Amino acid sequence: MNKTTSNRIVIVDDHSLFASSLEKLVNSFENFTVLYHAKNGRDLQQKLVTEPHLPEIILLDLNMPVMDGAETMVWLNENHPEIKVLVLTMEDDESKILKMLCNGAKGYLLKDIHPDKLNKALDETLTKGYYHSEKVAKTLLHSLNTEKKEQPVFKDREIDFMQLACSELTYKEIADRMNLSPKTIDGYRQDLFNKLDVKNRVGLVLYALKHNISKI
Amino acid sequence: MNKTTSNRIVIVDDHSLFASSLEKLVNSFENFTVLYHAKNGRDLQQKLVTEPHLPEIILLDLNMPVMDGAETMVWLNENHPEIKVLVLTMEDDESKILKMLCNGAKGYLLKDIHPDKLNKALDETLTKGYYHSEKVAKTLLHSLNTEKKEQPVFKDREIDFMQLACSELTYKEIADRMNLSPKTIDGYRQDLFNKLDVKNRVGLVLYALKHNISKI
DNA sequence: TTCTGAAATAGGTTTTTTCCTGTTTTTTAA
DNA sequence: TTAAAAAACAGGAAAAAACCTATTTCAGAA
Repeated sequence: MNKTTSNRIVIVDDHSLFASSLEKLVNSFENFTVLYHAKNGRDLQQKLVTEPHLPEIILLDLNMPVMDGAETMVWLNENHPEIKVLVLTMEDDESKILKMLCNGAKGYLLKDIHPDKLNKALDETLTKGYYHSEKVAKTLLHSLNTEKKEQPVFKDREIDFMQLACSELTYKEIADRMNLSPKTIDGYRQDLFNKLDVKNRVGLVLYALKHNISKI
Repeated sequence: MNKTTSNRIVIVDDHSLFASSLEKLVNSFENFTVLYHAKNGRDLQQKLVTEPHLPEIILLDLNMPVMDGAETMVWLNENHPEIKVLVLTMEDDESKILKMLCNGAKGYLLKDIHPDKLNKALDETLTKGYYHSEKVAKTLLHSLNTEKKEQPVFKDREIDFMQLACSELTYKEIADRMNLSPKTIDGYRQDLFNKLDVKNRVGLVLYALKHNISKI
């Protein structure tokens, strides 16, 4: 097996055990060699400069500290559009898939795929320029059908308020924290209830947690 | 490298990409060979019967469909106590770590460890019979220090109530659903507020979600 | 049977939330 | 500079949540 003509892969994932393991797997494929792996987007930025070769394909995880997959994707799309990026993650969240593909990702793989599929994905990405698994394709179709109503956009203060609402503070206390009148807070509350179609504060809390506006 | 005298490893993980990758990594270690991997506990039970060799060590994931890590651990402890089990998972939840170790796990590794640590863990498990990373050891010490107050035990009706409280239903509506008087519900509420040391319904909801009593 | 403790229920009160419908202040854009 | 839009703020009131202190009901133990 002549690895000198291999296509170069870079892995970006903060789980070093997974990254190292995946490296072994990818190296076992014909035509592919892992150049190195990066712990996060920032690390990748540096390595792209210091390392002598650029990769043909980057395997990118989403959940990372410091600079996550979404940010990294945006940066790559602006600075290295020639590098093909395959997103490789646990999450099959529709909106995240959509966002990554909009930002120029060539494919979206779930971490529970079979190793052969990964090989196939790498091959097709080189030849066709993209790869989409059936599962993700299905998710996307579903997304296009149901998500006519795209999710609302929040102002900064609304996000602050929602995060504080996900606590045991009363609205009066939240008003103090935000240096606003309780009546203003009541306005935020009412607007959000209408916008998100929730009936009470518990509904708001559940929404915020579900959409990662606040974390437990 | 003489693999015939290698120690046998089995991987139990539903993410086949990770399992396959990890297999390559483990096979690259001296003294260790992966026999096979199983998708979940049930799959493992079958393979332990049908496959000709038993492993020395099992690398066990926690989150799996069908039969998860905890169940599998209990079963292994009863049926194959001679097989050493290392838990290998993302989660560093104190109570889960504790539970697995109580059920006979020889070590608890987080998936973000460095590959060398895995090798070390496998070695030490064979020689010393156990392995504990600094991080997990620290978590356990913390657990012993802080968890004097072990978490309260809930009655079935209390759990029902908490789950319904994690919704937009009013207490009156919850009372209807549970076929109880609103006043009874008020009693449950008050008892739980005291027991869990929360000030209002949002606090209760956050508690229930944090402790997996209710899921979003 | 009677006692006992847990579960269910009640009454009454205060606080907070929720829901109206406005006005004032500040920002933005023409 | 001025008009329009957005953000902040208010009064008032009904509903729900939260708090406290009893009483009733009922199943199981003595």
